[in-house]
Amino acid sequence: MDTKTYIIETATALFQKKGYMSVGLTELLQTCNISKGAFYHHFPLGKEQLLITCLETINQMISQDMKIIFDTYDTTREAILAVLDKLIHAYDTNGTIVGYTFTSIVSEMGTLSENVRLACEGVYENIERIIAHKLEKEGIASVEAKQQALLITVTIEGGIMLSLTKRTSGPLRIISQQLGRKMKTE
Amino acid sequence: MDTKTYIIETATALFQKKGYMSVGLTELLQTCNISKGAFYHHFPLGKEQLLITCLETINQMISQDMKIIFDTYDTTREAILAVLDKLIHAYDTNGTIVGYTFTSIVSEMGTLSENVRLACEGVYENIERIIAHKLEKEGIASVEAKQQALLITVTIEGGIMLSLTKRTSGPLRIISQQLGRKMKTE
DNA sequence: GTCTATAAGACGATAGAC
DNA sequence: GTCTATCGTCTTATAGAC
Repeated sequence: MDTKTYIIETATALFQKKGYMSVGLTELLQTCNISKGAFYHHFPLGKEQLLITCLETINQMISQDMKIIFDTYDTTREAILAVLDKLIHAYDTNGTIVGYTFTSIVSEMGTLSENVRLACEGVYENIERIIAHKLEKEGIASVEAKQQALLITVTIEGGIMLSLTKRTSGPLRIISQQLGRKMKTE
Repeated sequence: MDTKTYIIETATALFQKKGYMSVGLTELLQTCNISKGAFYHHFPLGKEQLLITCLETINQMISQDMKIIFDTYDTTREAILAVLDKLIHAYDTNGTIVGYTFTSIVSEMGTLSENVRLACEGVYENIERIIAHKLEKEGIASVEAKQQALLITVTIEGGIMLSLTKRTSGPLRIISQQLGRKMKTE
């Protein structure tokens, strides 16, 4: 595999696990087994350029994954429950959630640059768009679909956060149960 | 005001604004206008001890504030909407939300100690408890009340996160609207 | 394209004077 | 209880050889 891609993949995993600030450049490069010279050749603007690249990678991964799930299931309700099941399974097998959460990477957004914030915003908006699109197909008006999609997005993201804090998939399971019921009665 | 209290209050504000990792000890002490010697006299275990103390302070502040709101309004629905209104107003006037969010402080929980994680867990559980208690008073069964309280908690916390990321109170407003409607029809 | 060596500074924490 | 001075360590980033 080409070095740059390898750096991105390793960094994405490390950032998701420990957070951006907690991953030192030296630590990352030791994990990759490459030198600083090699790193700065590929990322002349340094660590923050790498972070933005990683966020774009995460965005693509989540979008692709969700699109497949949302194409597989007929209703938005089933698709959302499938996403939650995937998150629960991921937590129960790995003890953490990698691939769907990026919030933990960039918490200190007040400190980080505008470009990083925009990259984060992009991830959220892609998720909202996929959900809203599916809701519209079910006949919900555009504006209402967007609002419901936002509500579902924050619920899932908040659920991930709570599960990570409590170190149990319990919160995500409860959300799945509650959301499944609420979306049924509509 | 006594020095220790002053340090805690200054640090709580700084941590909420920039995140734990992003606030250097030197920066904090310059803001307080005190020396390292004075700091380590009050917090011999260092920065992490200060963080845990701050989280306990936040916990008390949120609990007290929510209790007052939940005592003022008759229904859980009204109380939740009042909390959201407060958050929206806080964002629109200050450009940030201080006092109700601590997630942004401790995102890199994989790295931080178990004691910090427990302090965070405590904040969440207090919030959930206050909401669940009110729901039970309205006649909802205990288990169901706890689950609904968790759902509301993650929705609010996720909403704060999304509003901070998008730099607009829009997401919180939409959540208020959606949640207000959903809680009405039940 | 990758390496080593090093810069320049921030970090948390400590020692000892007052 | 507060101060100053300092210790190691870690950080991102750079320079120049190969």
